[in-house]
Parts: sequence; C-alpha cells; structure tokens
Amino acid sequence: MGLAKTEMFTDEQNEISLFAKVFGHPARVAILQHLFELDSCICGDLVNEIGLAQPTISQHLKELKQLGLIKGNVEGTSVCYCIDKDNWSSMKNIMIKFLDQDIPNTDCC
Amino acid sequence: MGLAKTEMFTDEQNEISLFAKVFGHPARVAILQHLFELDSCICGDLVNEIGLAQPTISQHLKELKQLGLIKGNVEGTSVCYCIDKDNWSSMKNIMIKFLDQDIPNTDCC
DNA sequence: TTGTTTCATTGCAATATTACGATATATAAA
DNA sequence: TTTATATATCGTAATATTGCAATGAAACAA
Repeated sequence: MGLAKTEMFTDEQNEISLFAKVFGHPARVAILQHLFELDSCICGDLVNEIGLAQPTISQHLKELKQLGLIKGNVEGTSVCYCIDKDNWSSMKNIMIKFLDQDIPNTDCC
Repeated sequence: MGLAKTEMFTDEQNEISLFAKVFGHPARVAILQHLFELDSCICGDLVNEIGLAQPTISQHLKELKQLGLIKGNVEGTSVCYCIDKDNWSSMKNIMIKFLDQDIPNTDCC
C-alpha cells in the first residue's frame, strides 16, 4: 500500500510522525544543520555544499517549508532560507515531550 | 530512485535521519506511547488497541527492535515488548541535541 | 499425539519517496 | 531587448514503504 492509515491515530501521533518524517532524510537534516550554523542561507550555497542536484535540494527545501520549519526570502535572483523560529520552537516542544517521557519500570523485559 | 545517498552525509546526519524515520509513521509512535503508558506490553494487546492487522504490527515492532529502541521477551505463547532504556536514552540525547540548537539571528528572513 | 493460541515471516499489490534531466520562471545585467 | 543567473516545477525511472492474506513456527493444553 505505502499509505499510512492516519484516521486510526490521534492528532498528536500523526503530528509527531509528520515532523519525524521530514527529518527522516539525511539531506534535510544537512540542510537544517547548515541553516543553524549559518554557513549557508542561500539556496545555491546549499546545493554546492551538499552534493545533490539543484532540483533535489529545491524539493527538500519545499518539504521543510511546507511544514513551516523554514522560510524563504527572495533576494534578487537568489533565495535566502532561514529557520522559522516560532514554528521550530513549537515543533521542538512536541518532539521533546514525546522523546523525554519517563520509561516505566517493568519486570517483564 | 527512492534511495537516499547516505555516503555524502555525516554519520551524525545519517543517524538522526534513521531515528527520525522510525518515528515517521503514526503506528510506531502509537506503539511507543502504549509502551510508555504501560497499558499494553503484550504484542496481541497492541494489535487490539491499534487497529492494524497482526502482521502489520509485527512488522512495525521489528523495525523498532532493529534500531534497538524496544526489546521483546517471550512469555509462553505471547511476547512482551518494552522500551530499551539505555538505547532510548542515547537516541534521545542525539535527537534533542539536534532539535535544541540555538537559532541564529539573521536579518535575511 | 492433536488442536489452539500467539507471534513471525513470506509474498505481493498499492502507494510513496528520491533523484535528476529538461524546462519554465523570475530577476538582474548588458 | 537580449543574455545570464538562480530557483522552481514537471516528468519519469528506480527504489522504498505500507498493509495484509496466507502460511510457518513455537509453546501450551487436552
């Protein structure tokens, strides 16, 4: 099938999985790390620093933008991409809440 | 293609994306939340509580187990699954380090 | 032994993802 | 206007993922 049955899960479960899915490719992780380190902000620089073709990077940027985690700013013929602080922060809260749960003490495993 | 070019990314970037990918499906998020809440630990209970077929749940459990995030314990004819505390903890450190980076102050966006 | 229960594995169809060449679009420069 | 540069979009091939019916394997009960 290749199609997740989202209707049988909670909104929270679907939201966590959507955020996680966008981090589920090393190119998108690399793009975000570059934006965090600010050694590139312009789309073309990302294409040069990461070794993928320009349409591929553009496609990954689009997915990050669709989730609201980055935003783009046109500057002449080039586009500057940056982390969207507010949206990143609320995503972070949701993900950390999931990751940082207390692990129950069981005797079965 | 459908194939990530992992050789062009750092080990850290690949590791983050592998962990994220396993959280990229709501069924696996749901399984983990059940294990955190301890209202089910036995594979068959998970099948009942989540609405997917038994082979599907079994496959998702396998992926979580392959990454070391859960471990299973055979009890008679049933199997008890639990979070692997140590591995979860080290995964958590890696993911939170990625999520909790300082966002640079730029004037471009 | 035979049957039952529980879970894993296999095989396959449907869909999603990834990557990139070709091309379109938009801005700036000449 | 023409040309160059930068990015987005389209189309498509290759591969991955999801879900489940059918089946297998293992432990227990009768």
